[in-house]
Amino acid sequence: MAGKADGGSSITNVAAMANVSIATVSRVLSGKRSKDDDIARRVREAAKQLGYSVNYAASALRSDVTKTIGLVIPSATDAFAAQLLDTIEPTIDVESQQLLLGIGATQEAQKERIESLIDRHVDGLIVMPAPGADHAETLSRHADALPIVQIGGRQTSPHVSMVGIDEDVAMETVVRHLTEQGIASVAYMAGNELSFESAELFTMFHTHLRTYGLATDEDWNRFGACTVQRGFDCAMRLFNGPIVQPEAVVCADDTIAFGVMVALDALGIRVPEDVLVVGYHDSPIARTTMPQLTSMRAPFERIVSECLQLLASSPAGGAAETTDASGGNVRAPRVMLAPQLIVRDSSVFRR
Amino acid sequence: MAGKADGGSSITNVAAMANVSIATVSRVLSGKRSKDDDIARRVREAAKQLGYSVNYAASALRSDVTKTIGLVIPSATDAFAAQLLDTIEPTIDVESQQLLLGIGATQEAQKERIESLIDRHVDGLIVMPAPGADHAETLSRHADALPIVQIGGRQTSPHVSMVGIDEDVAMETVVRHLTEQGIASVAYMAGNELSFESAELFTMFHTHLRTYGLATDEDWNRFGACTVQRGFDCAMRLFNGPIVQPEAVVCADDTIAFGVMVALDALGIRVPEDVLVVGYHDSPIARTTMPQLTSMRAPFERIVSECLQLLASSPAGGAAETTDASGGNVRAPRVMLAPQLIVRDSSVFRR
DNA sequence: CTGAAAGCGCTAACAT
DNA sequence: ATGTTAGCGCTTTCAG
Repeated sequence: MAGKADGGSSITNVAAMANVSIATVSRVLSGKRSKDDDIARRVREAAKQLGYSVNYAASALRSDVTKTIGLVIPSATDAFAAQLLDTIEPTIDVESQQLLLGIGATQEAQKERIESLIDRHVDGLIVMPAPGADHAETLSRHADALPIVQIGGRQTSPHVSMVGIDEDVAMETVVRHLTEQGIASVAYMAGNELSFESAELFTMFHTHLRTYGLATDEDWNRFGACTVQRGFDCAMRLFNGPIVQPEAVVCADDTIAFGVMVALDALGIRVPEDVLVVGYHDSPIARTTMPQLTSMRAPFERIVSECLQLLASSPAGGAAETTDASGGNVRAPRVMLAPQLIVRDSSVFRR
Repeated sequence: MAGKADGGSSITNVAAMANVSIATVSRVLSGKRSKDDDIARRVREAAKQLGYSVNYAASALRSDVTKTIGLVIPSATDAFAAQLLDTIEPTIDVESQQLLLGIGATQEAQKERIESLIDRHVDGLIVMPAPGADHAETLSRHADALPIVQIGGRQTSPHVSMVGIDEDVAMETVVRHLTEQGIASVAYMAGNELSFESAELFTMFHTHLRTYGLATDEDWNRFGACTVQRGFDCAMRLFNGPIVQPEAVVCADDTIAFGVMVALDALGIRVPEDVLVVGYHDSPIARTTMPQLTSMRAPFERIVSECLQLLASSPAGGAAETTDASGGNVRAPRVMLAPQLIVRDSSVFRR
């Protein structure tokens, strides 16, 4: 009874062994105590010896702090979500916080996860919306009860803080890089034409193309699937026949870029000597192509640290502040982070 | 105060509104009550109207059931782990159970997650060991406190149940499939030679090769990295020059198979007309190659259902039973599941 | 700074 | 079958 799952002891045992009250033990172990005197040492020693660890249920019941943060993602096989998971999990100290995971591929499924996590009284909630999902209503309804951060996605309530990728800067970075390599014409293989993100990226790309004075052609710019096959087919169309060919190809996903490189290889066109290729999303594949693929990577470390900081700084229900602090309508913070271009061989002319 | 995070009410409010005692509310809402009479309806109605949901902390404190299960994986970017996550999360009913996730790429990191999860009193723990990690000691030390299931990995304590992939059957399936296609010689591109799994697969492959009477060659069987580049290089070596060439290539990973197909394409060798190719792990890439790649897939649905069943059937501390039930040393169950071969175009001769 | 004591909301005995 | 009641282990007043 006394010794089962945990070290087998409650705060009472520790208190007895250290000859102090349970209140003191609680204070010492939770750091709510100034001095580091003999008493503190005695308590820690006893706790260690008994293999004591707090009962989070009891702690949560009393203090309303569950030491858990909820994370909702669309799918673990999504490369972005997976990298997010791998970055966020080691960042939160496992001793003081744990990750409660919810996966939902649709708006409905995600909503269910979100509400369920909130029912669990998570201390904070991070939501990466599924493509096309709009959680503005759901999230803002809870924003005064706990800090919430949304990662990416379009729709947001003004009461929910958000961390996003600045795709505009991303595209400018790509175009500038190509300009610096001295090329003058570029093709762009966009993603799915039904996706808002694809359309947005497409527009931004062309804006920056004009800014930097690079040439392109309507035939060189098509929407399509993010598959190897599609990249292969498009590259075949562009490079097998036409007299005028682009000097560089930018792809909305590494998979497409891969198909492009396979096609170029089959046509005897060398990368990067004859054509430069740039991918997107920096998937693991980028490091295994020949030559290795230059690609755009989201700054996961910064995304995660911004998220955690926003959760921490939200005064236990961020939105509550938005109305009473200044009296006006203070929007929750929105942080846009620039991705970084991982420059590899596929986009650098060899000297 | 009454209404913050949750619907704003405790069991007391519900009881008052339904004109019953809190005990009855608890019983009705937790299903521990036979009839579905007027009282039950009144309680549910009140709960719904108040937006009531149980306080899991209080519930856990009292009953020692946290309604959480812990899952420890090496990395979310690992394809197997990611698919496991995507399969397991929707399987556990979010209303009654939540997933506490731990990620650790090393034995040490995983051990820390495991102990921390156990400190949290998860109701069950699923561990997918990092490559080479041995948690036998850690897990068996806790096996009498809560049900634990290990997925894959080599080392296990006899007190910890485990679900694994039967690679032997997998290899036999591959070889049989090729035999049925009428081919007589096969090359094998193994994974990392330092990995025990790679060596095991390699051995099994050759065993079945002999059983089915297929030919191979020492030069056709090499260990190496699981990258496109490696597959490309190996295929170039095998198919560009030598008079005698294999009729089929089996790869220990889809990535390798991809490289092989690129090389064959560059050499003007057609798949599947001239050479059959089979991959492993059925990564998303397999569906995007040209032609689509035949590959081996782990039966995630069965893995997950077996895991959950093992957790549920373990009598709240599985190993406790292993000593006192029969008096003898009853080993915890070990379930080996056969992967399935996803047959696509790359391994089927066109008629 | 420390100790005593009051609950947090719920479940499981125990009565009825 | 329902109600009454005693805590689960902890944090946090409130005194000293």
